[in-house]
Amino acid sequence: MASDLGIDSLTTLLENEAPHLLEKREKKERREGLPLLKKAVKGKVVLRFAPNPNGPLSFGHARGIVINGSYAKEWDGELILRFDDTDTVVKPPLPSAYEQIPEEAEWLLGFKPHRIVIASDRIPHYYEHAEQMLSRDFGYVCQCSGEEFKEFRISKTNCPCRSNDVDKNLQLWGQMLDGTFVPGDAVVRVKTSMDLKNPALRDWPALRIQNTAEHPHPRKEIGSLYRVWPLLDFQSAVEDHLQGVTHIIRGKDLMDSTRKQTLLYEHFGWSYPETMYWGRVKVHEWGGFSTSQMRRDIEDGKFSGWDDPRLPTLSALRNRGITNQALRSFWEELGVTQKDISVPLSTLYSHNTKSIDDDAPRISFVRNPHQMKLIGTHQDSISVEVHPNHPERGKRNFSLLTSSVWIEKEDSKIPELRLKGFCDVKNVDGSAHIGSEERSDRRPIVHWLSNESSIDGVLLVPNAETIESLHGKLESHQYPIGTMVQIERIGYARVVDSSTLMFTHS
RNA sequence: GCUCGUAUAGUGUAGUGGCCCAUCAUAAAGGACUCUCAUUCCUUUGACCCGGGUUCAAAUCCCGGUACGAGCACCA
Repeated sequence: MASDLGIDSLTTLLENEAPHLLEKREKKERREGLPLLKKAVKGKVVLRFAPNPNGPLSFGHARGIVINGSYAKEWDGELILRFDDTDTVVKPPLPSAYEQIPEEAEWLLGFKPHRIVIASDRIPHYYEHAEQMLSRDFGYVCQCSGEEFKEFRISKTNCPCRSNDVDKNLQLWGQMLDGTFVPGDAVVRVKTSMDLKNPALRDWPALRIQNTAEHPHPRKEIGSLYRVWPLLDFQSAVEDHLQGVTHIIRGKDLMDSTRKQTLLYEHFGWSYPETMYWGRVKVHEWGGFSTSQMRRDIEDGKFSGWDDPRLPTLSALRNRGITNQALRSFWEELGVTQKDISVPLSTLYSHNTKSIDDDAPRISFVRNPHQMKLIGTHQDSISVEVHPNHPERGKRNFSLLTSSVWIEKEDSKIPELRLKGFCDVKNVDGSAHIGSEERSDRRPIVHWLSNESSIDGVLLVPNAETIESLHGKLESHQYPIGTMVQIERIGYARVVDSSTLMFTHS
């Protein structure tokens, strides 16, 4: 048609017949930041981050905090920090985590979580819903063993307990509560259907009995108070509803959990929150660290504590000098895709460099120090800038009264070099013959320290297995503990004390 | 085995039928600036898992394959 009529007449035709077709489509905006939260209403969004307090937070937990926290902030909503501490036997909670986790979450977020919920404080609510479930006949007390039920699940057959009537179930429930039953004797199941396609969903267990006499809950106020405890899927489902959670964003390992919980919500007549999932993240340089494994290794003395700089815990990263800003932008950049990914640490480091470089005062540290006598005339002291991009921050002064300097052994092999900010020197038989004060050629520039302005110092470098202590000459300074500094020509570090630095990254 | 999910440069990520010979970041290489191997800036390198189908048009939709991951705990 176009070739017959020509493009102009075709355009005219369209203008008359269907002008909307000629409208230039808006150039699509490239999305920035996190994906749009579906069905979100400003001011009405409620999200939660629900760790098991069986240890302090790890690098991976940071994702849950950052992503949920960012959405809460974006939508003027609320972030709930919930302790899912309903297991006293397999992964028992760590008492100190109840204090540490909120503190770390606040550090990471820059604000306090709006609500803190502790599952072990909420057992009566879960009991109430369990009773409702039994009374309304969409749950039952099952006395089969785990093995027996596994057979039923595989063969898609109802277990005999499924046909208990309501009275029988309530009676058995009473026996679970009063101690007639011991762990393994009975469990409360949700009636879904035994021929559901996905075997994971078939009459899933909601509450079980724990031996809290032998394994009391670590929180003193709870201790051995309860014998019957909800499992994650039940506890989490009920609590999300009670708290009015609107959006759940979590790992895709919990996808089947969503499906289980949706079936429960249908029974109760509730509607399930919107959900999003992220995939597994591995950091190239770290293997698999599990909280329980780290806990054992710390107890065995393999690591000095949860903040041992070799560990991927939040406190360790913080201790090493990774900023909350770096962690936030790192996780926000990864977003919420369901892909399983492996990320190199350099990505995190690059975010960290961005967040600290502009603030970090420059400092010198001479590894393998090699002393050189200065030959020739020179000033009594030299001053160099604290930060080259910020002259207003002042100068660092190096006294030269004893005419001797420290440079790195490696650098001492170079015949002609320039002492940074000072002068050109020629290395003759281990002495530094002073040449031009102005930079006269392209000879290598090295950092140095004078005898009077340096002290014996240590640079701690965490490796996978060990923490290496590099001894050397450290520029005398008065920066408070925790200050992030840039060691000239080496990298970034955190001030541990006046003579010790913790290497962060290069 | 059953079930669910995901596949875009080295690594991450954007992209929901025409704006895409594909975005941004990071990495690597080169360069500018700089009295740090820093910061900042510039340039270059480099990708739609495979095979079919639907369509005028497919990274995008459908089917099949392959790979990887997860769940099927009286753990969270």
